[in-house]
Amino acid sequence: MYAIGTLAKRTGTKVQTIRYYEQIGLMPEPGRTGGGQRRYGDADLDRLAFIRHSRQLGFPLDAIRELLDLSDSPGRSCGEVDAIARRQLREVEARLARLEALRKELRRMIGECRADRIADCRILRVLRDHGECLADHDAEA
Amino acid sequence: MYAIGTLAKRTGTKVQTIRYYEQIGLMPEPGRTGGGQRRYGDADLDRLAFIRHSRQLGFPLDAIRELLDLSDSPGRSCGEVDAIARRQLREVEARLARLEALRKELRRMIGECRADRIADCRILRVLRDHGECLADHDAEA
DNA sequence: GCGGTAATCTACAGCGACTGTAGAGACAGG
DNA sequence: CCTGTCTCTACAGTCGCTGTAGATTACCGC
Repeated sequence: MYAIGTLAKRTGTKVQTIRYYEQIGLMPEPGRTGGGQRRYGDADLDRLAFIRHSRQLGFPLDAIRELLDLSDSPGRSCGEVDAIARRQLREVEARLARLEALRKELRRMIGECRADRIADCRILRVLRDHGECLADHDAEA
Repeated sequence: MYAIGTLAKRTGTKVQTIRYYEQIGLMPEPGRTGGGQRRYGDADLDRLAFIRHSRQLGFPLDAIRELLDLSDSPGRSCGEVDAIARRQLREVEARLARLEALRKELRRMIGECRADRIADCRILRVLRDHGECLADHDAEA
């Protein structure tokens, strides 16, 4: 049985994040000491490690919730797990494509600017006139 | 002079987003009709187009604010503009590197799983045991 | 000028996934 | 028993919007 800070250190998680996971029902409510402090066991450690690792791979918390649920029914087919992982891969690939387009446009923009004064700056010109731009999607890929 | 909805359509922005930009001081407070509705001119259109296009390239609003300020001093050197653009390029490249690592790991994970039952699922195993994973950074690249 | 309906108004809550803060109380080592 | 570190709750803030509710205004045909 260890305190929340220990669990945090062992999983590379912030204490507040663990409490947040509890609050949204991703981590179970742990036992408490007489004084009201949380005490965790190894099952909690495993679960949190699973969550953190999945987060590192970019899975959203909802997907992680599904994965945790599935992982509790060992007899079922793992097709659903596969589907979630593939969905995440598609997400990552879509972001990659988007970011590659951004990189290309940024490089072009920066490469073209040989001006000294802002009045002639090609970068600002590209930002002003969408027509000079090659990229054309929404932001935050 | 046109209404907010017209400005929204012409720039591909939502009406609320325009009001939000005004609220955070990125767009100036426009003139109003007697009844209190906002009316915009071409300068507003240009400014909003600049903002939207910069957002499409992934610039954060703070950077856009700087770019807009710089763009108002045409005599100055465009070195700062260049620096902001390069910073953004580095951001994009960092995210790309991160996402490429994720893609690799996800592909490996998915490719390895030939199990039928969840109990044997390689994907879940990788998620449980960090040691089996190659990626090792923080999430949300 | 009037009526209907579409657009706009303000104010605020919610998203995702945390992070940070304040002020109070608990625990462990010496 | 004291001291210093940890933990507690509750809530605000991050980023960049997006959605909602309920009231008001503008515009268009008649």
